[in-house]
Amino acid sequence: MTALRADAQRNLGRILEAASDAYAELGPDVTIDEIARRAGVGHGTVCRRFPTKDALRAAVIRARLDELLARARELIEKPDAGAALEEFVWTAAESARRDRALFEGIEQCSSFADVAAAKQELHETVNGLIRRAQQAGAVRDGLDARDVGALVGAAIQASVHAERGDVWRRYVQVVLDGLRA
Amino acid sequence: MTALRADAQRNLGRILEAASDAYAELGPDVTIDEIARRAGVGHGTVCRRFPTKDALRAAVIRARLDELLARARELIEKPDAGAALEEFVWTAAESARRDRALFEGIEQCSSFADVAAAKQELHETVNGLIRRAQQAGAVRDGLDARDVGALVGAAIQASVHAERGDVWRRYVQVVLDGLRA
DNA sequence: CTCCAACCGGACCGGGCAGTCCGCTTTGTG
DNA sequence: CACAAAGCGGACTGCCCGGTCCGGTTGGAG
Repeated sequence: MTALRADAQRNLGRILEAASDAYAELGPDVTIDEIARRAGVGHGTVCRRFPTKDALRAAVIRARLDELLARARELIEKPDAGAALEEFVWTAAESARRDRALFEGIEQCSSFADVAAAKQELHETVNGLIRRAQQAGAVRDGLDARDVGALVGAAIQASVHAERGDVWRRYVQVVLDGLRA
Repeated sequence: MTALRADAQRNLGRILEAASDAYAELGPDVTIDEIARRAGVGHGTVCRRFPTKDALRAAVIRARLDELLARARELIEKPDAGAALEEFVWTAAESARRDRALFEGIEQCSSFADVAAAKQELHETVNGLIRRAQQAGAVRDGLDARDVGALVGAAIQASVHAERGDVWRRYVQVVLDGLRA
C-alpha cells in the first residue's frame, strides 16, 4: 500500500469529516450520495475508498474511539478517581453528541477487526477508571465500561429531539448522579 | 364507516399484534412483508388497512400511549407521590421494552393528529405525577414528562444489545436514582 | 515538458421495499 | 340457498439506494 496522491488524501479527509457531520445531523441512515455531496466529491469516489457503507461508518467510529482512548489514558493518571471518571463521561458525551452513530452503530461495526480491537482496548482502560472510582466510593458497584457507554449514549440519544440545545447536559447529569454509590 | 366484517376484524387484531412484536424484536425498520408474514396475512391486506407504513406504526404507538395514560391516571390517586412516579416509570419502561418503536419513532408519528393528542394528554397527566413527586421532595426540579420519557426510553434502548436479559432493570434503576432530588 | 499511473465522477445495474390493483374468496343477510 | 358487498392476497410498478465500471482528468516523477 503506497501513499495516496495529494488530492486523494484531501478527498479522504473531506469524506470522513462530511460523514461524521452527516451522521451527527441525519442519523446513521444517511445515503452515500448525501455524504458525497457534503464532501464535494462524486458518489463513486466514496465507494472506491470504502468498499462498503459499513466500512465508512467503521472508519468514522474508529476515529472517535481512538480519541476517547487517548483521553481515558490521560485521565487514568489523575489522582481524584471520581472526578477523572466524571470528566471522561463528559468527554464521551460530547463525542457521542458529535456523532450519534458512534454508539448506535457500534455493534454491527464490531465485525471489523480494528473497530472491535479499539473498542476492547477502550473498554479495558475505562474499566480501570471505573474500578478506581468504585474503590474511592464515588461510583456504585456492578457497572462496567459497557454499561457506562450505553447509558451515556442513551442520554445523548434521548436529547436528540429536544428543542433547547443544552438539554443533553441535564440528561448526562442525571445519569452521572445515578451512577453514584 | 360501517363496522368491519368478522374476518377483517380478526386480521386487524393480528396485524397490530404482529407489528408490535416485530417492532420490539427487529426495530422500527421491519418490512411490511415481515409483519404480514407474522400475522399470517397477505402484504396487500396490511397496506389496505394502513395506507402508509407510518400509519401502522402510529396505530401501534397509539395503543401503547393509551395503556400508559390509563396507568398514569390510576397512579395519580396514590397517596405516596414518589412511589407513584417510580411505579409509572417501571410501567413505562416495560412498555418501551415491549415496543422499542414507541419512543424511537414517536417524533415522526406526531404528524398523526390522534397520536399527537394522546401524547399531549399523557404528558399532562405525567406532569401531574412529577409535580406531586417534586413537592414531596422525591424528585429534582427542572424535569418534565418529556424528559422522563426520553430518559426511560433511552435506558431501554441502551440495554438492547446486552447479553443478559435483566440489564434494562439496572439501567432504569440508574435513571431513577439520577432523578432524585 | 512528458507521460503514465493514480484518481475522479457520473452513468449504469440490480436488489429490495412501499404502495396499487384486480380477479378470486368469504361473509352474512334476505 | 342465493347473491351482493366486503375482503383477501399476490402479482405488478416505480422508486431509492448501494455498489460497479469506464472514459476522461490530474498529479508528480524523471
